[in-house]
Amino acid sequence: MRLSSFFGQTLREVPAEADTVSHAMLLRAGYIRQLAAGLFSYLPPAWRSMRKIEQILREEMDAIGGQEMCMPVVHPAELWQQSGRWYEIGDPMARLKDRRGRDLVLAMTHEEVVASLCHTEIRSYRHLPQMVYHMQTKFRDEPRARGGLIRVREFVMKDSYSLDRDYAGLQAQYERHYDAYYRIGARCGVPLVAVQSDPGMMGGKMAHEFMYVSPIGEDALAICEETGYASNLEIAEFRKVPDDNGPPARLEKVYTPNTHTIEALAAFLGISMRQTGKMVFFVGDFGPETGEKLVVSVVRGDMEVNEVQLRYQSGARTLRSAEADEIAAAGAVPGYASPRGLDRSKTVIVVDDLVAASTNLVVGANEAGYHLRGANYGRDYEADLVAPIAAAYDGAPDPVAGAPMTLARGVEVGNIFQLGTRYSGSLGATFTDEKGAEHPIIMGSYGIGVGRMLACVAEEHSDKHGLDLPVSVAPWHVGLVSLARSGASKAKAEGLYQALLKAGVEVLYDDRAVSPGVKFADADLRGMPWRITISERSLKKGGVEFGRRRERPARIIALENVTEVATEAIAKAFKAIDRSLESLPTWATRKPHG
RNA sequence: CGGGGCGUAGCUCAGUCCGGUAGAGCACUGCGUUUGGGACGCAGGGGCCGUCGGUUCAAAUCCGGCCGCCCCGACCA
Repeated sequence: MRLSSFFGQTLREVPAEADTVSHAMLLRAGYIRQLAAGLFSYLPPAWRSMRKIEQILREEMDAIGGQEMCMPVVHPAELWQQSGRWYEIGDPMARLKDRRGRDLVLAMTHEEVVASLCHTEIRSYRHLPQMVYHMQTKFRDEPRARGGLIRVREFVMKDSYSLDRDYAGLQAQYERHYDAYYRIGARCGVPLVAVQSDPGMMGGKMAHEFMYVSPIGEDALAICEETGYASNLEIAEFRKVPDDNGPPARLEKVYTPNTHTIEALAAFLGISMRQTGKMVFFVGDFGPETGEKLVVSVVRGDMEVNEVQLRYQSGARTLRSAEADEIAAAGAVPGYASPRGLDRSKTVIVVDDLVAASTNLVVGANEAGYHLRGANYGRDYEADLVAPIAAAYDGAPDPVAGAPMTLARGVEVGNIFQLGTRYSGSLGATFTDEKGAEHPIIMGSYGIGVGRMLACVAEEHSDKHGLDLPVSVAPWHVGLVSLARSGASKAKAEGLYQALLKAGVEVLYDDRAVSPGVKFADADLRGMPWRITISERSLKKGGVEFGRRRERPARIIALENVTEVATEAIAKAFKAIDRSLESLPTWATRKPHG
């Protein structure tokens, strides 16, 4: 491509809306432009990079037996009504009507369509196992798009779907995806970490998310380097050892004025926050029959509630923080609330297992200005449920060996779900076994966001001058900067460009009539891994300058050797990536709790 | 949906408090001089000041509604 006729500009200044590195750089380098919140145009460089990411995905999916196909973006509502998601998913699902008034949805994902295809294509166990995938635009009306390409509403996603007759087959396909996803991350230059995750809305049993660990990430992760335990904080477990607070003592009411918070209470009584029990109130929706109920959670005073666990354990469909009047309605005094003496008909009390196992905690007395000392679970208060509902914290002992875990943030680049029969069951996707009996197909689904991957590549590979992309993802391998002025030199530059093209080198040729500084700055910004500079000066020295993006001084290479040197450098870089794949984690070699 | 911030030229922003002829830098056009890290001079073009309404002799500026964008939270297949 020649820059003199190129579509798109670089930006000298950082647009006001960008506050992550990847967003700022992709904007400045002329990769993406925003149309509206969460809606982006991908300019030629970005689209070239995304096609390269797609090609990597394609190769890896094909390598584990995938077959690429294409499915519609607009679906009839009936499909989603059958799976139930038409009713379960609210605003994030974009709905529209066609000219006849028929309800349609914009696809958020394609489990339903795959399941419906199975109707006609999978009749027998002989047709299984299968794995199909596609790369397609999906739309999710997110409550809030953010971070440039990190979280958008319309995006291209690689989704694959495995179809098996049994869970052993599903497990095998799941494991193959696990390995493939590590390879995909490495080939794109983005280090990914698999963490256990909440199957959530997908409704399956096992799930992993592939995270790019970065402070810009939206998810919190708990990772133990020592044992390999890695989990989304939402479902992270940790080992709990109760403190020795002595044998159960007498329950006594103590005057504790102005101690609305655990900190104030502990300070007032001269005890540790660990010796207290903390009440956190939520309102849970328990479905049409039961309706809303106050969910009262009790965790140790130094810990926080894990809302995902609480929702799961309590059986609530959704949870939200309770308002003061809702708390009071159940007979609790905010600031001095007690698990004792609540209206049990209006509440669901969930006590963290650590609290239940701890003796002599200080809890509220349900009376302003008073707390109870020596509270013991079972003797002094009861619960509907004792369950692990405390959130893991930085340094918490991991559940495997008690080794300390670190909390980190991560961007979810991909995920793998064991769906089971969630969709095949409701949509009637069945097969017949050897004995003629009908069974629902066992499904798995596996996604990777292509644009989000690009954002992570940009986040990982840039400096203050711009993008510095890996050879596998860069839109062009080489930036050819021509500073030639004379007709003869210009002809040499032109000849070199043609020679590089002919040799299969992807080259962005800066043949514009602008000053050298502009050309260098643009080349740095656009992120090609190598730069070739041709000028009267370089020709006088015997050829052209060749080097890594900002390498100075660059090597002088004779004109006739340039294509060979460039081709070799590129091949070497690809080989280095291939070598790095050998030491990647796999399902087989991963530590047992990864 | 709750909290906060912001909408003025393609981009970054000043002007708004205190109402009175719409500005700068970059970008763009023309000419000339330059030419190895975002050159310089001269001359130009470009704005319904987000939008609707109100107050006023007069509104980018004051008041109200709405819309949009960004950040935090909620939510997140």
